[in-house]
Amino acid sequence: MTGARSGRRAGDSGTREAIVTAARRRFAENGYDGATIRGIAADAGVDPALVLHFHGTKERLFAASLQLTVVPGELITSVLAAERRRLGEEFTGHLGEIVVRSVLTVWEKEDARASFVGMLRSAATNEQAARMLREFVTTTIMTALSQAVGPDAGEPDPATRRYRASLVASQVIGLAFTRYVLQLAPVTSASAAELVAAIGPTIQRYLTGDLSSG
Amino acid sequence: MTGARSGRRAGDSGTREAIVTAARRRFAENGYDGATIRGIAADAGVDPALVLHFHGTKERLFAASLQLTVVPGELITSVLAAERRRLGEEFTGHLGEIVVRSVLTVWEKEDARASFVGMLRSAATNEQAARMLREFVTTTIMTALSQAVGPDAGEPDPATRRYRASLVASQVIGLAFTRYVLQLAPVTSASAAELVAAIGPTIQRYLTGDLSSG
DNA sequence: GTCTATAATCGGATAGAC
DNA sequence: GTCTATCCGATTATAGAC
Repeated sequence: MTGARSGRRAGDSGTREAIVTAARRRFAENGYDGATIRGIAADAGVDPALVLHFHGTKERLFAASLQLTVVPGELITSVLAAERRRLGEEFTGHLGEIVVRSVLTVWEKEDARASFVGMLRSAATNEQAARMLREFVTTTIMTALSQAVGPDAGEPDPATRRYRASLVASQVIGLAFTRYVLQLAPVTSASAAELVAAIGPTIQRYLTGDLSSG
Repeated sequence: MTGARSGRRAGDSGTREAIVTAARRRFAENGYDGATIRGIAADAGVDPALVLHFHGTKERLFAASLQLTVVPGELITSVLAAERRRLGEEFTGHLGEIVVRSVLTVWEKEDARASFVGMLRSAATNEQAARMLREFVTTTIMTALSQAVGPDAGEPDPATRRYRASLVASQVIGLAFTRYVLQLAPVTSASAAELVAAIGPTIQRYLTGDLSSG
């Protein structure tokens, strides 16, 4: 009879989060098409109908499981900003290594890696997921690139600028695919430091080097 | 009553080949899991049951559609041998560009590209396909690399040799993924010559350069 | 909030007629 | 060689009881 609310609180008790976590893992392991509501529900220990009760549709659940992916975008930019302050003049020269170290650091966080691997696997067979990954890659890399090289230094022409960014994407995506999806022996077992030393200069050249000759 | 064979000839009239071609295209577009017997049959203009009548199972059909992929392996090795004769002393120095030009040339052939893209898309979500791609990549790149750098010159240590090969794989696979699967704008529209100039030096460094620093 | 039941499809594979 | 008919399993999604 009082004005106080009765019944269950709106703030749920973990199952919603458990569902999203299970979804992220399943999408990462099997891609969008391969992951199933039933499997996600089983992982989360809930009824399959409950998953859709919360998120409405598989697509929206996928989007929800990737919300975390927005963070790495900002994370990379903030890491770059910090490195820029730290290195000052030398910053531009070590940009390639910084980029590689940044992505490898982000990918050591299981949630972030799962999100990205999920996008990779999904984009391979699902056009909508491919669109999402394209957008994510371009915005992330392009903004990072702008903040990194700066509007002043580096490449002024926006066309070659996009070209440089896409070359970076080809190597970064290739690294993620061989390391986490294909699991090709030496790349998978290599340490972050080794990969930074090996691939950093490649990124450096794509960002600031001469692309018309060896 | 003669000893002559009667009935239809064993050499079939094109439908078998049509099925394999349709299969290759479907696997390339949708990956192993996404491609369907029914869809392949529709593309080939035959009954779905006929597809399995010929090939028994979906797995074997996939393998059959990839049989062509063996050729590019040999093709690359022969291209490398030819270039080696042509360039002589300078060969080793231009190895990176030669590798990139080779794969891009192979991928211009629709069948070969479809086979590789099919393996890529399939490997993203199917462990068995991933195993196949791993094997294909290692044998192809490793043998090509051996014949290229030669048993004498280059890297003597087999461990770092495998490491170098896997780095090459990460960039080559990344190129294929961004150009044909993800279809990221500038990489997709770039000419072979541009990509050779941009990516060749990367491969060169992975093959023969110093990997422990910039 | 949670679950049962079920609708509506779509998948690979098989048996067997012609 | 070709096709019809069908089995059996799995999928997303919805309706509705509790």
